[in-house]
Amino acid sequence: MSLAQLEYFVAVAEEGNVGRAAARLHLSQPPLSRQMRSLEDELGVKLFERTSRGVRLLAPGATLLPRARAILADVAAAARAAYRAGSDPPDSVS
Amino acid sequence: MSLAQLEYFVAVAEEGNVGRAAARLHLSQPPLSRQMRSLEDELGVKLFERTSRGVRLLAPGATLLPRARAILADVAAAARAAYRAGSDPPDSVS
DNA sequence: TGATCCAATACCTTTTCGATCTGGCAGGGG
DNA sequence: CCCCTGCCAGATCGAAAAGGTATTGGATCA
Repeated sequence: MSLAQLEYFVAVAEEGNVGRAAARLHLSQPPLSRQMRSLEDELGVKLFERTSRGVRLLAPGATLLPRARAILADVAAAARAAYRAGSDPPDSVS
Repeated sequence: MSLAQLEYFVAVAEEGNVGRAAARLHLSQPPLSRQMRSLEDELGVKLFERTSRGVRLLAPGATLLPRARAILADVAAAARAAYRAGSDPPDSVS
Protein backbone atom coordinates (compact mmCIF):
# COMPACT_ATOMS: atom_id res chain seq x y z
CA MET A 1 0.00 0.00 0.00
CA SER A 2 1.38 3.38 -0.96
CA LEU A 3 0.38 6.92 -0.17
CA ALA A 4 -0.38 7.43 -3.82
CA GLN A 5 -2.81 4.56 -3.73
CA LEU A 6 -4.52 6.10 -0.73
CA GLU A 7 -4.87 9.41 -2.56
CA TYR A 8 -6.21 7.61 -5.57
CA PHE A 9 -8.62 5.65 -3.46
CA VAL A 10 -10.00 8.78 -1.82
CA ALA A 11 -10.50 10.42 -5.19
CA VAL A 12 -12.30 7.41 -6.64
CA ALA A 13 -14.46 7.05 -3.57
CA GLU A 14 -15.40 10.71 -3.65
CA GLU A 15 -16.14 10.81 -7.36
CA GLY A 16 -17.84 7.44 -7.57
CA ASN A 17 -16.35 7.23 -11.02
CA VAL A 18 -12.91 6.06 -12.04
CA GLY A 19 -12.66 8.19 -15.16
CA ARG A 20 -13.58 11.39 -13.39
CA ALA A 21 -11.26 10.62 -10.50
CA ALA A 22 -8.47 10.03 -12.98
CA ALA A 23 -9.07 13.45 -14.52
CA ARG A 24 -9.02 15.05 -11.08
CA LEU A 25 -5.71 13.31 -10.36
CA HIS A 26 -4.30 14.34 -13.74
CA LEU A 27 -4.00 10.70 -14.60
CA SER A 28 -5.53 8.47 -17.22
CA GLN A 29 -8.19 5.96 -16.39
CA PRO A 30 -6.50 2.60 -16.91
CA PRO A 31 -3.60 3.10 -14.49
CA LEU A 32 -6.08 4.23 -11.88
CA SER A 33 -8.22 1.13 -12.40
CA ARG A 34 -5.14 -1.00 -12.02
CA GLN A 35 -4.00 0.74 -8.86
CA MET A 36 -7.39 0.23 -7.27
CA ARG A 37 -7.29 -3.39 -8.21
CA SER A 38 -3.83 -3.92 -6.77
CA LEU A 39 -4.87 -2.15 -3.59
CA GLU A 40 -7.80 -4.53 -3.29
CA ASP A 41 -5.52 -7.46 -3.97
CA GLU A 42 -3.09 -6.38 -1.32
CA LEU A 43 -5.80 -5.83 1.28
CA GLY A 44 -7.53 -9.03 0.31
CA VAL A 45 -10.96 -7.41 -0.01
CA LYS A 46 -13.06 -5.66 -2.61
CA LEU A 47 -13.31 -1.94 -1.89
CA PHE A 48 -15.76 -1.07 -4.65
CA GLU A 49 -18.65 -2.55 -6.46
CA ARG A 50 -18.31 -1.86 -10.17
CA THR A 51 -21.51 -0.94 -11.88
CA SER A 52 -22.21 0.18 -15.38
CA ARG A 53 -22.56 3.75 -14.18
CA GLY A 54 -19.49 3.94 -11.99
CA VAL A 55 -18.29 2.48 -8.74
CA ARG A 56 -19.83 2.35 -5.30
CA LEU A 57 -18.09 1.83 -1.99
CA LEU A 58 -18.46 -1.53 -0.30
CA ALA A 59 -18.12 -1.96 3.45
CA PRO A 60 -14.32 -2.31 3.41
CA GLY A 61 -14.06 0.81 1.29
CA ALA A 62 -16.29 2.73 3.64
CA THR A 63 -14.12 1.63 6.54
CA LEU A 64 -10.96 2.63 4.76
CA LEU A 65 -12.07 6.03 3.49
CA PRO A 66 -11.92 8.10 6.69
CA ARG A 67 -8.73 6.36 7.74
CA ALA A 68 -7.12 7.10 4.42
CA ARG A 69 -8.04 10.74 4.72
CA ALA A 70 -6.60 10.90 8.21
CA ILE A 71 -3.37 9.24 7.16
CA LEU A 72 -2.87 11.63 4.28
CA ALA A 73 -3.53 14.58 6.56
CA ASP A 74 -1.07 13.22 9.12
CA VAL A 75 1.60 12.83 6.48
CA ALA A 76 1.18 16.40 5.35
CA ALA A 77 1.23 17.60 8.95
CA ALA A 78 4.38 15.61 9.69
CA ALA A 79 6.14 17.14 6.70
CA ARG A 80 5.22 20.63 7.82
CA ALA A 81 6.28 19.92 11.39
CA ALA A 82 9.65 18.60 10.31
CA TYR A 83 10.17 21.61 8.10
CA ARG A 84 9.39 23.98 10.92
CA ALA A 85 11.70 22.14 13.28
CA GLY A 86 14.44 22.85 10.78
CA SER A 87 13.62 26.48 10.11
CA ASP A 88 13.22 27.38 13.73
CA PRO A 89 16.37 26.84 15.70
CA PRO A 90 15.74 24.45 18.63
CA ASP A 91 14.23 27.12 20.83
CA SER A 92 12.40 30.17 19.68
CA VAL A 93 9.68 32.22 21.22
CA SER A 94 9.43 34.79 18.48
CA MET B 1 7.33 11.13 0.60
CA SER B 2 6.48 7.46 0.54
CA LEU B 3 5.62 4.94 3.22
CA ALA B 4 8.78 3.07 2.35
CA GLN B 5 10.81 6.17 3.04
CA LEU B 6 9.13 6.51 6.41
CA GLU B 7 9.97 2.91 7.26
CA TYR B 8 13.51 3.47 6.15
CA PHE B 9 13.77 6.63 8.14
CA VAL B 10 12.57 4.94 11.33
CA ALA B 11 15.09 2.15 10.86
CA VAL B 12 17.98 4.53 10.30
CA ALA B 13 16.96 6.69 13.25
CA GLU B 14 16.71 3.66 15.50
CA GLU B 15 19.99 2.13 14.41
CA GLY B 16 21.93 5.35 14.20
CA ASN B 17 23.78 3.72 11.37
CA VAL B 18 22.83 3.51 7.72
CA GLY B 19 24.58 0.24 6.99
CA ARG B 20 23.01 -1.58 9.91
CA ALA B 21 19.60 -0.16 9.10
CA ALA B 22 20.01 -1.37 5.55
CA ALA B 23 20.75 -4.88 6.76
CA ARG B 24 17.70 -4.78 9.00
CA LEU B 25 15.58 -3.69 6.04
CA HIS B 26 17.12 -6.38 3.82
CA LEU B 27 18.43 -3.67 1.60
CA SER B 28 21.86 -2.52 0.61
CA GLN B 29 23.41 0.61 1.96
CA PRO B 30 23.62 2.95 -1.04
CA PRO B 31 19.91 2.92 -1.94
CA LEU B 32 19.10 3.63 1.67
CA SER B 33 21.46 6.60 1.72
CA ARG B 34 19.80 7.92 -1.39
CA GLN B 35 16.31 7.50 -0.01
CA MET B 36 17.23 9.43 3.10
CA ARG B 37 18.77 12.11 0.98
CA SER B 38 15.72 12.42 -1.22
CA LEU B 39 13.46 12.52 1.82
CA GLU B 40 15.52 15.39 3.18
CA ASP B 41 15.39 17.13 -0.17
CA GLU B 42 11.65 16.79 -0.36
CA LEU B 43 11.11 18.06 3.16
CA GLY B 44 13.63 20.81 2.68
CA VAL B 45 15.51 20.03 5.89
CA LYS B 46 18.36 17.87 7.10
CA LEU B 47 17.10 14.99 9.21
CA PHE B 48 20.47 13.58 10.24
CA GLU B 49 23.94 14.73 11.01
CA ARG B 50 26.42 12.41 9.29
CA THR B 51 29.48 11.54 11.26
CA SER B 52 32.20 9.07 10.56
CA ARG B 53 30.74 6.69 13.09
CA GLY B 54 27.14 6.83 12.00
CA VAL B 55 24.28 9.27 11.88
CA ARG B 56 22.57 11.26 14.59
CA LEU B 57 19.09 12.76 14.53
CA LEU B 58 18.79 16.50 14.13
CA ALA B 59 15.77 18.44 15.39
CA PRO B 60 13.66 17.84 12.26
CA GLY B 61 14.41 14.15 12.45
CA ALA B 62 13.46 14.02 16.09
CA THR B 63 10.19 15.74 15.24
CA LEU B 64 9.48 13.38 12.42
CA LEU B 65 10.32 10.12 14.17
CA PRO B 66 7.26 9.69 16.41
CA ARG B 67 4.97 10.92 13.66
CA ALA B 68 6.44 8.46 11.21
CA ARG B 69 5.89 5.62 13.65
CA ALA B 70 2.31 6.70 14.20
CA ILE B 71 1.61 6.93 10.50
CA LEU B 72 3.01 3.48 9.83
CA ALA B 73 0.93 2.07 12.67
CA ASP B 74 -2.18 3.79 11.33
CA VAL B 75 -1.59 2.37 7.90
CA ALA B 76 -1.30 -1.13 9.27
CA ALA B 77 -4.41 -0.63 11.39
CA ALA B 78 -6.36 0.69 8.41
CA ALA B 79 -5.43 -2.35 6.37
CA ARG B 80 -6.57 -4.69 9.10
CA ALA B 81 -9.79 -2.77 9.61
CA ALA B 82 -10.62 -2.87 5.92
CA TYR B 83 -9.90 -6.57 5.81
CA ARG B 84 -12.17 -7.24 8.74
CA ALA B 85 -14.94 -5.16 7.23
CA GLY B 86 -14.76 -7.49 4.28
CA SER B 87 -14.62 -10.75 6.19
CA ASP B 88 -17.44 -9.84 8.51
CA PRO B 89 -20.69 -9.27 6.71
CA PRO B 90 -22.07 -5.77 7.42
CA ASP B 91 -23.69 -6.77 10.68
CA SER B 92 -22.53 -9.48 12.95
CA VAL B 93 -22.87 -9.95 16.63
CA SER B 94 -21.37 -13.40 16.78
C1' DT C 1 -30.99 -2.61 -31.97
C1' DG C 2 -27.92 1.16 -32.11
C1' DA C 3 -25.69 4.71 -29.26
C1' DT C 4 -23.44 5.88 -25.18
C1' DC C 5 -20.96 5.53 -21.04
C1' DC C 6 -18.10 3.10 -18.02
C1' DA C 7 -14.55 -0.08 -16.37
C1' DA C 8 -11.15 -3.66 -17.84
C1' DT C 9 -7.41 -5.43 -20.83
C1' DA C 10 -3.37 -5.40 -24.02
C1' DC C 11 0.70 -3.41 -25.36
C1' DC C 12 4.36 -0.13 -25.01
C1' DT C 13 7.25 3.59 -22.94
C1' DT C 14 9.23 5.91 -19.17
C1' DT C 15 10.47 6.43 -14.64
C1' DT C 16 11.86 4.66 -10.23
C1' DC C 17 14.20 1.46 -7.27
C1' DG C 18 17.75 -1.63 -5.84
C1' DA C 19 22.51 -4.02 -6.37
C1' DT C 20 27.36 -3.79 -7.31
C1' DC C 21 31.45 -1.30 -7.55
C1' DT C 22 34.31 2.63 -6.31
C1' DG C 23 35.87 6.78 -3.74
C1' DG C 24 36.52 9.79 0.41
C1' DC C 25 36.86 10.65 5.25
C1' DA C 26 37.67 9.76 10.24
C1' DG C 27 39.76 6.64 14.16
C1' DG C 28 42.80 2.96 16.01
C1' DG C 29 47.03 -0.05 16.09
C1' DG C 30 51.68 -1.04 14.75
C1' DC D 1 53.76 8.30 10.80
C1' DC D 2 51.39 4.94 8.07
C1' DC D 3 48.25 1.65 7.12
C1' DC D 4 44.03 -0.68 8.11
C1' DT D 5 39.17 -0.72 9.16
C1' DG D 6 34.47 1.05 9.23
C1' DC D 7 31.19 4.17 7.58
C1' DC D 8 28.76 7.29 4.27
C1' DA D 9 28.41 9.08 -0.58
C1' DG D 10 28.60 8.83 -5.72
C1' DA D 11 28.31 6.41 -10.39
C1' DT D 12 26.66 2.90 -13.34
C1' DC D 13 23.71 -0.85 -14.60
C1' DG D 14 19.71 -3.98 -14.67
C1' DA D 15 15.03 -4.97 -12.98
C1' DA D 16 10.60 -3.69 -11.46
C1' DA D 17 6.77 -0.48 -11.25
C1' DA D 18 3.90 3.27 -12.98
C1' DG D 19 1.73 5.74 -16.56
C1' DG D 20 -0.08 6.50 -21.56
C1' DT D 21 -2.66 5.11 -25.82
C1' DA D 22 -5.59 2.08 -28.14
C1' DT D 23 -9.04 -1.30 -27.75
C1' DT D 24 -12.44 -4.49 -25.96
C1' DG D 25 -16.49 -5.95 -23.16
C1' DG D 26 -20.63 -4.99 -20.75
C1' DA D 27 -24.69 -2.47 -19.29
C1' DT D 28 -28.14 1.12 -19.81
C1' DC D 29 -31.22 3.98 -22.50
C1' DA D 30 -33.54 5.90 -26.53
